[in-house]
Amino acid sequence: MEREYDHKSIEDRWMKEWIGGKYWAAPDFPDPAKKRYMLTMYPYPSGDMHVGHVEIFAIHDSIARFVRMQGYEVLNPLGFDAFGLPAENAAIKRGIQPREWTDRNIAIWRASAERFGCSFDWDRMLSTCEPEYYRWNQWLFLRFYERGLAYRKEAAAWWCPKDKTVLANEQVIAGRCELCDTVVVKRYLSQWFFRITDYADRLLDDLALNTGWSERLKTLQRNWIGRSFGAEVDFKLEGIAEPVTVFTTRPDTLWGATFFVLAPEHPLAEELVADTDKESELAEFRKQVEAMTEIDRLSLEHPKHGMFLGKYAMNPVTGEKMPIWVGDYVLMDYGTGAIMAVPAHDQRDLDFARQYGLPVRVVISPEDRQLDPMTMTEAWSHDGVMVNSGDFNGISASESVEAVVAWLEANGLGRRAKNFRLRDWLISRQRYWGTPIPVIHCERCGEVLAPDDQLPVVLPEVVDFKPTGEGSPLATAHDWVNVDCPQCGGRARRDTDTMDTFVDSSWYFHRYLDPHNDHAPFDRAKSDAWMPTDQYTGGIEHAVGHLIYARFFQKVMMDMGMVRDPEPYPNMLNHGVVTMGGKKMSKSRGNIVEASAALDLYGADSLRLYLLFFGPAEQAIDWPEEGVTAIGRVTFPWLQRVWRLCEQVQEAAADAGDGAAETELRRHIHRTIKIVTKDYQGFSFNTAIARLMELVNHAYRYQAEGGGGPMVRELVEALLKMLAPMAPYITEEQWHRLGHETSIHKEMWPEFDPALASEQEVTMVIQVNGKVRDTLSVAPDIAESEMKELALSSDKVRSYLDGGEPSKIIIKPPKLISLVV
RNA sequence: GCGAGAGUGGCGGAAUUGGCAGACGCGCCAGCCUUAGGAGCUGGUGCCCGAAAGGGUGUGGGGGUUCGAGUCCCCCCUCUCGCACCA
Repeated sequence: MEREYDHKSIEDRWMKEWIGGKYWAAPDFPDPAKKRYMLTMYPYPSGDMHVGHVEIFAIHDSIARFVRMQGYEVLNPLGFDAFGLPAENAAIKRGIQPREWTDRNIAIWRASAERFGCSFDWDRMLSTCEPEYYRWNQWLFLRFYERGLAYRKEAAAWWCPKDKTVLANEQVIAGRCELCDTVVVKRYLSQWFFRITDYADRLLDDLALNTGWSERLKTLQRNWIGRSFGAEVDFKLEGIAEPVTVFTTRPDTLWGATFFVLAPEHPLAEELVADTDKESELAEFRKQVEAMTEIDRLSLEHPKHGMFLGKYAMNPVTGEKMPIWVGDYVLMDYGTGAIMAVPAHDQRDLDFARQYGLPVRVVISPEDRQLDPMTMTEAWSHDGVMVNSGDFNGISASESVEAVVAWLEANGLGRRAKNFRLRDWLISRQRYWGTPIPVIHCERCGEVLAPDDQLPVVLPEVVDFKPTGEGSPLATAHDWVNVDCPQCGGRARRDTDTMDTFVDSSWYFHRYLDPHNDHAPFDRAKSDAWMPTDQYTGGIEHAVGHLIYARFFQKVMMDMGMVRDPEPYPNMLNHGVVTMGGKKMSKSRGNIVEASAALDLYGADSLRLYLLFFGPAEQAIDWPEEGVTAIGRVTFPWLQRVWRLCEQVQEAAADAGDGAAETELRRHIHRTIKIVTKDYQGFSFNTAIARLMELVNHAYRYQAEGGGGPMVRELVEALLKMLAPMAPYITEEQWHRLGHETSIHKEMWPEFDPALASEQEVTMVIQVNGKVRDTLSVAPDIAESEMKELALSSDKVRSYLDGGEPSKIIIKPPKLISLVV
C-alpha cells in the first residue's frame, strides 16, 4: 500500500518502541575490545531549547548510531548540568524556586531529546542538583583539601556587580562577566581555590596524549596555561632586609636593567614609602589605578602611569643604583608583581623610561647597526651580540641565556625558573543554587571539614535566595548555618558559599558509569571498563574552562588511585555554533528557532538532515533569518524522494539478476558504501548525504531506463542502513515496510565488496603542455605503452602537436598522460 | 604584538592530498505534468566571446617551483577566533 511520507504518523510510534524497549541500554562491563564510550557535553537545561542546542545532538547521535551499527558496544549517556546562575536568575525573575524551574526544564529537554531521536541510555541519566550527585562534589572537595589542593585565601577576585558573586578567571571575557556581559570589578575577599597551578606542567605536557584534538583546541589551552621559561633574579632593595625576586624570560639582558618597578598594589611599595613624604602620594596613586576599570586598563592605547618611590635597588651584576617605581603596567598576579626594567630591550619598559626620563642602557647589539640609547624609541627585543655585559661581551645573546643562568646560580644571585599565566581556580560563589562547600568554621578550631559520614551537606530551602552582595544567601538559613563543631562540639558556622558548577562537570562522565553508587563517586572497575571516552563532542567555547578543569580533576583522581587514565577525552570533536544573522542564538536577542517548533513543522529526520547537510560538523551554521519558516519546503525534500523510492519496491523479490545495468548499479552501491563509511568516520555528514543523494539519483535513472524493482530493492536496503544513523525514523519505518521484523538500528553496517567497489573504467586525461585536450575511457589496469599509443593517436591531441613529436611524456597510469612540446 | 585558522559561482559547500575545479544541494532559467502543492518530473546554469561547434579565462592579489598548483614555497591583502602591558 503506497502512502505519502508524513513524519507525524511515524515518529511517535518508533520513539516509544526504542525507549520502552531500552534499545540503547549499555552494560556495565563491555567487551574491552568492542567498547565505545560516546560522550556529549551534558546540557544546561535553560528554558528554551533551540536548533543550536539540537545540532550537537544531530552530530553526536549520528556518530553514536553509526558506531553501534559497526558492531561496537556503545555507551551514550545524557545528564543535566542543573545547578548554576542562569537557572537561579530565571527562577528569581519568575518568583519560583530554582528547583522547580530546573526540574521542569529537565523534563522538557529530555522530551525534546527523545523526540529528536537521540539514542541515549536514560537509565544512566543524572542531574547535578540532586543530593545523590552533589554529595560527591563535597566528598571530592574534602579529598582535595586533604591533599592541599583546596585552600582558602584572601585575594583580589573578579566580582560581577549584577550577578553579585565572584567569578573564576575563565569566566571573565575581556573584562566582562561571561554570563551577563557586565563589566567586572576586583574585590578583595576570602575565597576557596583549587590548586590547579600545581598541575600546570602536566596539563600542558599531556596535551600530547590527546591525539584526537584539533590544533586549534590545543593552542587555546597552551595559550591559557601560558608557560614561559626564564630565570628568577634576586635584587637588594634599599631598606628591605630580604632580597626581592623578579621573574624574567631574558636573563641575558640583566646588565641593561636600569630601574625597578613594582605593581601598584604590591605590599613592598607601602613598606618602602612608610614614614616618608611619598606616603600620601602612593595612596593617591593607588586610588587612581583602582578607579580605572579593567576595560580601560586593557585598552591598547592605555598610557603607562608610574610613580617614583624615592628609594633604590641595586643591579646585582653591575652594582648600579636602580630607582624603584610603581607602575600600572606591572601586574600583581603575574610573576612576583615586581620586574627589572630593561628599557633598551623591552618596549613597555622603554615607553615608561621615555615618559619619566629614566636611563636606557644598550646591552644587546644588533648585527647590522648601532642602537643609540639616547634617541631610540623602539626597543630591540631580538637576538644580537652582548655588549656592556662584563665577561659576556661578544657572545650571542640567545646562546648565552643558559650560561647567564648558570652564572647566576653559581653566584647565588638567581636560578632557573618558569612561570605560568594559569591562575588557581576560584571555586566559591556567593549564590544559592549550587553545591554547599562542606566546611565548618569553628571559633576555636578554625576551618574544620564536614565529616564524610555527614555528607551530603544538603542545600537548605531558602525562601529568599536572592543574592545580596553581602555574603551568600545561605547565611540567612540560620538553623542550617549554626552547627556544633565536629571536632570540639563548640559553636560553629557552616561555610555559606557554594561551588562553581564547573566542579560538577569535571567528573560527571565517571558518574554515568556508576550512576547510583551511594558509597563512592563511582567504582574504579566500572570506570576502567569504559574510560577513557572514545569520542567527546561539544562546543569549543569550553576550551579553557570545562576542558581544562576536567583534565585537572582526572589527573588528581589518578593520583588518588580513583582512575586509571591520565586524560579523559583523547578524541574531541568541536562542533560549530548555530547562529542567526551571524550572531549566536539567544533568547534575549530574539534570534532563536525553537526546537519544539522546528520538530512540529519538519519532524526529527528532516531537522537532523537540514542541520547535517548545512556544512562540515566543525563549522558554524548561519540559520536563515526568516526563522522556522525559512526553509520553503518543510520536509527535507530529498526524504520524499527516498520515501517514494522505498514505496515502489516493497513488493519486489530479492533476486535482482545480473544484467549489465544491474551490475553497474551494484557497483555504484558498493562504491557508495566505501565512500560513505569513510565520510562517517571523518564526521563528514554533508558529503555522506551528497553521496546518498547520488545513489538515489542513480536508482531513479535506472528505473526511468526500464530497470526493475529487485535491483532497486537491493539498493534501497543498503541506502536505508547508511541513512539510518542520520535519519532514524524514516529508515526504521521503511525497513519494516519492506517486510523486516527487527529494527534497522540493530542491523550491521553494510560491507562493500572491494572488487565491486573498484572502478571498472576510469577517465584518462590527456594533457598537452599542461592543458586538457582529450579524455578517454579506459580500463584501470591499462599499460603505460597503451596510454601513450592512445594519446598519440587522438585527433584532438594531434592537432595540438602540430605534426611534431612531444619532447617529454609524463604518464601516471591510469588517469593521466601529459605531453610536452 | 603573539598564536591558530580561513579566503573557491548568486548562496551553502565538494575536490581520493600535486592530476578533468565547482560534486551534492539551494536559488535561478526553460519545458512537462497535475487531484494547483510549502508539490512532482526533465533539462540547463562559474565568467567572457560565439547562433552553434568550439575557444579563452577562472579558486583574495603578486611572484616562484613543476609537464601540471585551489592544493607546495616566498611576499602582500582581507576576515574569523584565542591570548594580550604576561616581564
